[in-house]
Amino acid sequence: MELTPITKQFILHCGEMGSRWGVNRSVAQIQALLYLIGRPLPADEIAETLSIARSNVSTSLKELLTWRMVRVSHTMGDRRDHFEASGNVWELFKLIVEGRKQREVEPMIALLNGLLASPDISNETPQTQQRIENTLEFVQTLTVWIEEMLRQDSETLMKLLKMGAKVRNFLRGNNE
Amino acid sequence: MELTPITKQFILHCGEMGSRWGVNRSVAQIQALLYLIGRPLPADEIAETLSIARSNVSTSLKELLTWRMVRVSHTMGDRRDHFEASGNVWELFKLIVEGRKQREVEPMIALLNGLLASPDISNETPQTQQRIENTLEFVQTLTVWIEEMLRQDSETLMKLLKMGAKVRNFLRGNNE
DNA sequence: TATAAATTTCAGTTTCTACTGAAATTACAG
DNA sequence: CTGTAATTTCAGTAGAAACTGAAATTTATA
Repeated sequence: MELTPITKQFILHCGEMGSRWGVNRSVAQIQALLYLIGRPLPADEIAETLSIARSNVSTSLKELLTWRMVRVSHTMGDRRDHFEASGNVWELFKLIVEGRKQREVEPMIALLNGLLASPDISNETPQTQQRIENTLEFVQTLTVWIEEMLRQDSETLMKLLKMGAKVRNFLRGNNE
Repeated sequence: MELTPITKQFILHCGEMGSRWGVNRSVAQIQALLYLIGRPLPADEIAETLSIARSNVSTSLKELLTWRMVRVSHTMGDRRDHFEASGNVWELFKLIVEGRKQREVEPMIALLNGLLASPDISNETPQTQQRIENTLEFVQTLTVWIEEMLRQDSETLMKLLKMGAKVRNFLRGNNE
């Protein structure tokens, strides 16, 4: 499949964006391609379209599958696996956030709890102790917020974000 | 300065975390060190403490300075620059978000606007056009939300996040 | 069960970014 | 102004991650 200049730009930019956020370029490009195209593609075709090795596509798809960003589908008369992505940006965003929470935020909480539970913690200056505690509180607060966000469906989420200002006024009225 | 096991773990983990999010390891480690230690340090001492080259510290500090994550200070009788970080996690978080918004989210908006303004856009399938539009709407909504968040002071922000559930109930009562 | 298609694994290679150390520059005290 | 301390620049190097292609494995059809 030949990409148009527009789809090419979109996909390349997503790949670039991916690397800046610690996501493999190929992985990001494949995700962008499947999102834009909006129909299931076999791995061969992905490799050819993006000019990357078939094996690279295989590895990248595996990663996207574990993050549930992509799912497998089949068509009659074709033995090959086909892959498709959700067309809902909010859903995709939620999946990304969910994944990073699990892989990065939770280990951070575990570490900080470990540090604070260690007998050595009393040898640290009160300030250092305080800062580790503050960090933990921060990360935990963030986690709770993320978990709540993830529980919302896409429409509610969008509405929530769009209504930020109203929310803040409400809170002010009730807390200060 | 010799680091304790606890501070060492904290700093190494932050460095690791940094790389996973596309932030240079040294940069993240320096930031973590200055945050934990809570007092201004000269570049020499940072280099020695973290066992990295003095020149690397110079480059990394410059980056942290442009992101306003670190500031310079001086002491009497010492010609060297000293560097310190805010001890407020929320403030630091806001600075990080602000920086990434500028360097990554805004260029994304520019790109998507460009694609949609291009004459070639009409050659794309309606579905592809729709998805690019949806992506733009998503990124813009997110930006507005981020901007509002950044406007809050740390206490308000913390309160807001902690009150997520209440907020959602309020919104439901007013919109559905 | 044989064979052909599809997929995955993995050792070797390439590419990219981070890092170092020496040299150049800048800032400052006497 | 001169010499020294502090900092920055930058070319070269090292290290890490991504990617390839061939071989191995798995899967499915006849």
